[in-house]
Amino acid sequence: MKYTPLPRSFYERYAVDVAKSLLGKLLVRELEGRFLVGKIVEVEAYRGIDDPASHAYRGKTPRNYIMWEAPGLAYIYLAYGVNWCLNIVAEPKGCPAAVLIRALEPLEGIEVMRKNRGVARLRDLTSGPGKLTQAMSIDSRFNGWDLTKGKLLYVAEPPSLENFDIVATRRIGIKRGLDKKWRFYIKGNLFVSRV
DNA sequence: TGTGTGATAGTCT
DNA sequence: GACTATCACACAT
Repeated sequence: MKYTPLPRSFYERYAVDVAKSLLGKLLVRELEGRFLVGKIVEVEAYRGIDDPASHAYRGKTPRNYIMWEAPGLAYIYLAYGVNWCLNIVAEPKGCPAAVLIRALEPLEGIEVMRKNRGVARLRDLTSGPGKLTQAMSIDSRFNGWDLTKGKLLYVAEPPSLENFDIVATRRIGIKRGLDKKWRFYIKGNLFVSRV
């Protein structure tokens, strides 16, 4: 195995802390024998009954039940009928919470991502939640996928740690829960969806 | 370089 | 029947 997946304990914490800790980590997708790798540069935290912007706010449904499952699972839903969005379940099982992966910096398999996206500009490859799932060929087949197994789709520690500043802002595309600054991104990174 | 708007379909009321 | 954790394109600047 080329990359080592983060353990379940990493995700079994307060979702806001998990979100911040995910910045700088690698999202790894094995596709047809090739590695597609991107550095996570933008995330958002969503919780449960104290967060009106969260899918979990109004209780468990057939769509959102994964948020109540074990930390480290993938929760994937369709946004606006066109874009798949990738979340990672956080906090102990039974406590609904998740972290939305909003943007990546492409590191490996860039030509495959370009083909999947059908765009030429490097900066448009993975600079948004719907864009990165398209670039990495992630859809509802991965709903409930265990990201700690280290197969096909997982999150891994980067080979070397670099220093960066974290910016906290309001979350994007929501109308409720605007008081919470639970969107985090790497300051100055070119692939953040918007500053 | 930025703002406005239509497409699109699953989900819940 | 309304709403939505988005994207891409047009158009103006």
